Amino acid sequence: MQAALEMVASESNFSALSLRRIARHAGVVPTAFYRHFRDMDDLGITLVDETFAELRAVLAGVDLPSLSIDGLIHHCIGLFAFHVCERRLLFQFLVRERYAGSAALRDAIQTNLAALNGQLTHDLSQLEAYSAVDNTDLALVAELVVNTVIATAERILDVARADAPVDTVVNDAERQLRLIFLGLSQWQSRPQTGYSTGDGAA
Amino acid sequence: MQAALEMVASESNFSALSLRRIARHAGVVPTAFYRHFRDMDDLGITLVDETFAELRAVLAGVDLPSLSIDGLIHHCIGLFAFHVCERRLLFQFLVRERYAGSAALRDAIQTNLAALNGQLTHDLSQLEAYSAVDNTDLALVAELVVNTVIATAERILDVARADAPVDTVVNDAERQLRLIFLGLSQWQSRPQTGYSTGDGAA
DNA sequence: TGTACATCAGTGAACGCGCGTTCACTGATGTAC
DNA sequence: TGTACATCAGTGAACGCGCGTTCACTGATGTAC
Repeated sequence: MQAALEMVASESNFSALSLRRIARHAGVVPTAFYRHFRDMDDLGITLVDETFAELRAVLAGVDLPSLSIDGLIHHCIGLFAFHVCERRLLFQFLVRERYAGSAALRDAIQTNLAALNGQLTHDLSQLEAYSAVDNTDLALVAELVVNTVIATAERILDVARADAPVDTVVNDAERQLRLIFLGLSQWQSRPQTGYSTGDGAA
Repeated sequence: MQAALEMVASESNFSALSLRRIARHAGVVPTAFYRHFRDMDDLGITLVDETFAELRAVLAGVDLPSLSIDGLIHHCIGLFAFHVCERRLLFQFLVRERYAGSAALRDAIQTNLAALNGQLTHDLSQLEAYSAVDNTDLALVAELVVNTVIATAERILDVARADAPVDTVVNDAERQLRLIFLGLSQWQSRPQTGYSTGDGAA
């Protein structure tokens, strides 16, 4: 597994790897591969599931009600960025295979992302600040947030590869998320014509 | 080129294709490939450049000042969705190769996306509604918008593959963009919550 | 108008290579009695 | 405590196959004079 991750990160893409090269990188003979995985797809899916299991564990540690929205954004994006840096290879793999992997791999990733999305939608619905927004709209916001976070992961990986500091990227992401939640706080009025700044929050 | 697009769309990924299979699909002998492209990278980059050239042409047709923001959102996302459906294979290729392609291919795509981002930032700065927002923040919003549009393209391709109607996806995207611009319209006040971060302040 | 030459897309044989997978095997470690 | 057997990760030879690339070629179309 480590060999596969290293090779995907330093080259282009899982399906461009060969079973033989992975085995060679891992220091074993090609046939030893079969002692651990049925085939390459099996290896890939194992990696995906491991990545999401870890990520869920990290995010589950956040105590939602204890902070303001801006505090939550700051805390979570920092936590996420730290985790991405720590498990760089796993996330690099995820980003690369999300759309380019085999059908089975893509499926595994999409399913995990949808679960994350559902969790976030649920969490948002528990915050009284947004009780006026219905669930389908909250789901759209959750999607927006997850997309932004994924894009942030991609940028973090880019700058980490260049050994540049991650702060700017995290900062930008925080501002983007704050803007989204600023929009959400106005959304309850469901403006039809525009975005007249209207009154404040509930 | 058509053969490569069809194969990427129906299978997984450009680097998993072989020169020989593309030639076979195109109905010529493998060596005929070299009459048109130096190698596979050359073919891939040609496809990327063509995709963005077309997209730019479509978006250049929009008359920015003639509509309200919501009108612009509605018009542009509709236009974009139509174009993605029309040139499905090209966009499928783009999405797949954005992170998984060879270094040269990824570079070509990122460069084109950055240009699109810059164009959008510039367009936003011309709108007097946002004259109070400085350019670095507008660039963040442009990034947010481009990310959302890319995610929308991905969803459109997903439903198009299942022969489902595209309306819901377009609608969702429109709502997400409206929410972003709603946030932007409030942003000029620069709420300083204590987590602000600015480049110098941190 | 006819001739001579250049350009161009495609041909088909051949090459050496790395691939996934099979097979029977080895030898270390764990376990039942 | 010793013996017999099961499990397990790894071995190495072998297979047939599709790969990218080379080469000298063909024959149609365009062009200069």
